[in-house]
Amino acid sequence: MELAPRVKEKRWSPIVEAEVFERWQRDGIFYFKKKSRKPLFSIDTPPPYVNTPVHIGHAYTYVWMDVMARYRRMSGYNILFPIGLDKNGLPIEIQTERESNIRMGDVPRQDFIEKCRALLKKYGDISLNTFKKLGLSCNSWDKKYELGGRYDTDDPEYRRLTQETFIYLWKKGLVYEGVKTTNYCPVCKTAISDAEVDYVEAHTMLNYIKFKVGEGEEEIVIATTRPELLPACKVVLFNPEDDRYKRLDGKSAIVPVYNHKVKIVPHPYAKPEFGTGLVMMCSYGDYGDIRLLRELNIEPTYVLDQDGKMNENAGKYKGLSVLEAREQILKDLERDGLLVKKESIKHRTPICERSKDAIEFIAMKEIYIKQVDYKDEILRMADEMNFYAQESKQILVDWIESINMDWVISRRRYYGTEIPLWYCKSCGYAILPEPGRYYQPWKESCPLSKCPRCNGEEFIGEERIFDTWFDSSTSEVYILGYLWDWDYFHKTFPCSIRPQGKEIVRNWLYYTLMKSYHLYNRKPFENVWIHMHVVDEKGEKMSKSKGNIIDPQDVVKKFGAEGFRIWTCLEGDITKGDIRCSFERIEGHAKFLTKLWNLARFVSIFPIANAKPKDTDLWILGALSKLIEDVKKNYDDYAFSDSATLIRDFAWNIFASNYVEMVKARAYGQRFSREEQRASWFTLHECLKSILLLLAPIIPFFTEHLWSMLYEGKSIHLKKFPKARWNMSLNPLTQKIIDFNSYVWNKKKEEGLSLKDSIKVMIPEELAIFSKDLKAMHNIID
RNA sequence: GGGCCGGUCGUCUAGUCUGGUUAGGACGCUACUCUCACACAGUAGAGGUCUCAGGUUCGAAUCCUGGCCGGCCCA
Repeated sequence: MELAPRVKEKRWSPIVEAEVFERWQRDGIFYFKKKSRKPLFSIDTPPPYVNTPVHIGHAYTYVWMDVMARYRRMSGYNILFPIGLDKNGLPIEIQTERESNIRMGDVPRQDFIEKCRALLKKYGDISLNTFKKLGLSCNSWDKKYELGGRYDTDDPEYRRLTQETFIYLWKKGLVYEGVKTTNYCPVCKTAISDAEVDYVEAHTMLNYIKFKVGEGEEEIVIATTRPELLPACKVVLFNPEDDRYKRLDGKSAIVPVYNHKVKIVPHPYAKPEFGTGLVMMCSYGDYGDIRLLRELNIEPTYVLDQDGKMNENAGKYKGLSVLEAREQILKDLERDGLLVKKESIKHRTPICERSKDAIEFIAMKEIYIKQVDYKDEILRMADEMNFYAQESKQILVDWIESINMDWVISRRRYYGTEIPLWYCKSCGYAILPEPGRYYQPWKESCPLSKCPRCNGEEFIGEERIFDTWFDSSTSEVYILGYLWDWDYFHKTFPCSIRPQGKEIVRNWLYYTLMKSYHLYNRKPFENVWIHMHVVDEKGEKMSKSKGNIIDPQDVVKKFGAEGFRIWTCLEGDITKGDIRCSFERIEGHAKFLTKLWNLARFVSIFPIANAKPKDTDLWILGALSKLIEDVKKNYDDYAFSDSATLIRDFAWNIFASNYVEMVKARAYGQRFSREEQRASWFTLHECLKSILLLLAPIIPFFTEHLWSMLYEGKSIHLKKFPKARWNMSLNPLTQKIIDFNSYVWNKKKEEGLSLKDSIKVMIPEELAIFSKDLKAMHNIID
């Protein structure tokens, strides 16, 4: 019989990946089967925002999610693993403004939305393409309104769900309108988001102003850059360590011009070396004021209107701009002898990213969802979920415990889910539509023809949209079929697992939890898997400005998806810490693929046989069984790097280096019986098959390719995960075998013998059962 | 500025919770070896005193306190 390897090539070629991917798509093997009787394992994948190329961190963590999906699929679960794309919100608006050189407010809303949509399509396709290249086993890559279908958060159906959740929260009395401090650009005449704020070091005048102390005749001097905010002055601070002012504790100050009394209190925020060491806190001069007044629980007095002009609270300065008012009030203070001195200082000033003007803070009415009152219940719900890694739970707990205000869900932007509300023009009554479809109040007429309160017949549509987290925080019910299959949703909620990054625990995870509490009164997930970040080779965050971004597309081009995937799984546990990315290490780990490939190539020399294993065979089969047990346990715990490392060590250091060398002569039939030979053939294939099955979740292309070439046409990903079915009583001998072989190789090297040369060594008593194979392997003579 | 997480050979990592053999493994490096699956291989070797400073203890990488560095979130 001629023995020649059925695997011809000498190494794995990533070109095969595209071919295998095509086959999976053609055969639809990952399609979601709703009617399956297997238990469901549902994965609420984090829809990535698509305005930039897929981040290497996304690539990394999606591979882990794919390993979860593939492992559970092989373990007998029906897998719901949809992919979603996040498309709502500010980033795409800003990018549209930049790429089209327009301003959101300057073009008709519909036109602006169309422009955003076109851009999203372009970038969305690029992102999807990257995910496909990685070999993810998502149920479907096409947008479909069915279980497992791809979804976009800006889709009318998705938005319908977002609005529905709002409608029910409203009906439960959890929604209210309140005042919020907002960044405002007086030049652009618009509210701007935090993301549109820049900072510069600017020169400004620090003005020393006399205040009277409320008790007695004393005068104090307070330095401020914002004298026009005197009417909004709410409190005066001094540092508790500052001996100059300890006597003022408990007293009050009388604000010049306006003559209202404010308390003087000690607080470390006041820096003794700044100005006179006394500082006035106004609503609102800067972010420090906002924080302090909130911390001290002081009701603000707003002095700016929505058009950026001083309002009636500013008294005689009403109607002036901030700068005009400042000039005027300084003149008045100087005239009255209250301005002690002026000095020029530099300080960090928030400016409008676009106009470069200093921003102001104004009060705007925004829509809130109540949350402060429900912290304990939400914490209790968090206790019902399993966290991987367990320590990550603390991030959520810390966040919930620190919440001290309700959630502002309205945004004055265009590209997002519309808040479904109309208002009666005559009485202002808010009209909430019934759930059932997607509403766009800014361009649709009110579903009611008469105001239920005043019978008014004219209505104004709400123009604001939701915070994008309000959309995202309902993904788990969307994927479980809430919109189209209530029974299925009901049966399968909560979702099996939420995998996501640590940086969005406070919004995505927390808000999902909160909404789930209010809407369904149940935990949304059985398990939560929190991952850390992929950082550059120095341990620093990747960012455009640092220029240290690694595009996963480039990695895949260089090493193939499998090179990237095996690195991803071997490198480390991303739930425990940040992972450093380096091409050098990916290249190093990808060598395991070559080793494996050649191992398979060797085994493929021999026919698949059925025979009773001999002692050496029983030893490796026992070791294999132990491996299977350990790997399964680690996969179950989401400890994929432990699994990957165990498999690699077994395949490389135990199976290839020891067992394969021990049975080579036997497998080739040199001085062994036919029966002995066939036993080695059986065992070689048994081990290889198991190794491929164990690795299938990690390197799906590679294992699929070899599986179909050597074993069967049916996809390896539809096979059962292997079972530990061999006796493990010989396992204690593993290390002794390794030590003995190593001893013989060393001895030959020391004595200058070639590995083929014969040698005289004693085989240890405990390894006597393997004598025949060991003698053949090392050419041991008596 | 506040809260939280982390810091082990050049690089990655096990060990840290439950203190106690020469701190284990991998990549890379060096030397030798084409041994019929694999030179993207094999064998051997060098390399760390565990971020730093104190403390607890008979004994600490492991426990405590503080500093430094990196990260995340908040402000």
